[in-house]
Amino acid sequence: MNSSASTKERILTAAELLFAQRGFDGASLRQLTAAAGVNLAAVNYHFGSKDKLVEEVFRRRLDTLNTHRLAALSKVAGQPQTTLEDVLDAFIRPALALSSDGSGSLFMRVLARAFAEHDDTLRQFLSENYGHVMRQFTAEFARLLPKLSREELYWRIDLVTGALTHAMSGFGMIQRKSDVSESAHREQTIAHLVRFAAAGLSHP
Amino acid sequence: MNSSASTKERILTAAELLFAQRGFDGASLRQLTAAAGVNLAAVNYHFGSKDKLVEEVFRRRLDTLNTHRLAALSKVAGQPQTTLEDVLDAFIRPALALSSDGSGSLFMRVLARAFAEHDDTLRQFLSENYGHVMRQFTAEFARLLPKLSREELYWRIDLVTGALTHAMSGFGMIQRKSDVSESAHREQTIAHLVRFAAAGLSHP
DNA sequence: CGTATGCTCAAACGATCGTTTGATTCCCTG
DNA sequence: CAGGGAATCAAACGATCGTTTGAGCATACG
Repeated sequence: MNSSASTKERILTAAELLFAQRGFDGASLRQLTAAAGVNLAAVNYHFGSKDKLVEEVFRRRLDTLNTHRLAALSKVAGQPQTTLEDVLDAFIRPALALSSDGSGSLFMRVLARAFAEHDDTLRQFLSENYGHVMRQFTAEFARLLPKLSREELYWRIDLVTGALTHAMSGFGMIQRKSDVSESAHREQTIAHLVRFAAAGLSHP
Repeated sequence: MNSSASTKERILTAAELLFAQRGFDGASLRQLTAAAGVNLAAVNYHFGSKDKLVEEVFRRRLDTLNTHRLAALSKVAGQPQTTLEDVLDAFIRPALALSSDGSGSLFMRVLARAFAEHDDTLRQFLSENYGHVMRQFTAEFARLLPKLSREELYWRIDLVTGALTHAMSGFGMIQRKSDVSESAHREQTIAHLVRFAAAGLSHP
């Protein structure tokens, strides 16, 4: 059972699932605490409020996602032989690894929901915890695509972001066939996304 | 004032705005009817329920959007000199025209929200009213991209859909500069999206 | 004129929401 | 073993939700 995990972590795990399924408003604390097997008051006791819980759900996943993305980027950034595909791989692979992780597989969908909702508080929180990562990647894209104007580059990055968010949240993700291993399927998916994004970013 | 319009239309217009701003659950009937300047009970009287109102908001815009898209597609579909860009233009231009329309400018954002929410009822409704349009466009893409496998084509169309939904819902839409007319700006935007989508669809 | 019909209105309904409370249980420490 | 802070619990709080009700109003028709 989950009863071995701490109350806080049981709440976070159940929250991630329910937020992905029903949205932040749609998932009530009563459904959530029932699914986690904890008392209703436990959320306010451990997190203070429902909004703080939402932030914690994001923080737990974004911290590791950002760390892995920046680590991968640092290996290729600024180097003369680095290609556009290398940078895109550094951006996409950690997200897909998270998506394939059993307990974190729903987080990308939560993230897609957060993008669709224009809640200012949440957007500011995401900007604070996410902004510097996007800025570093943007700087590297700018280095590799020197012919693009600043405006053109922003346009294309925005479109690529939309495509990747959409895909990684699992809307139309092509189902893995039974004769393909999961790691092979992931490599295929990464290759798909990287090539698509590279084409969209670098077309003449 | 809006008082000249009928109660039903005032409700639909106010609903479109509030659904775009706060989501379907987030916008209450009390906020909605107050913004429309009608009585609270008017929604249930004219539409039956809040869910039926949501469907009507979609139906009103999707009917014209689908009509325009199919009309534009029929002018180029199957013809030997048709290019990928022509088909993409037929898909994108009507949506952007809707986006630029004063009263319909928020609908694409409502649509993006609907995509992010995995509500089965709403998805079934969208599939029934939207499915045949996507099928016709997919068939034309398949004709113009004969080298792509079925799976590969679905992958790329899904990614393009994500990018366009993201862009047309106005997340990162580059703001029009004051020295550019709105129609010129729209043409620029269409050109951007068409070229990006064409690159993503047809890359080797 | 009387009345039927379509619409609007204020008010209330039961349900559910996030949050708070105060008592109770648990567990560690002195 | 006794004491005390942390954690959990059932219960209730006020607020807000979608929906329903029944009276009141308007306009059109005989």
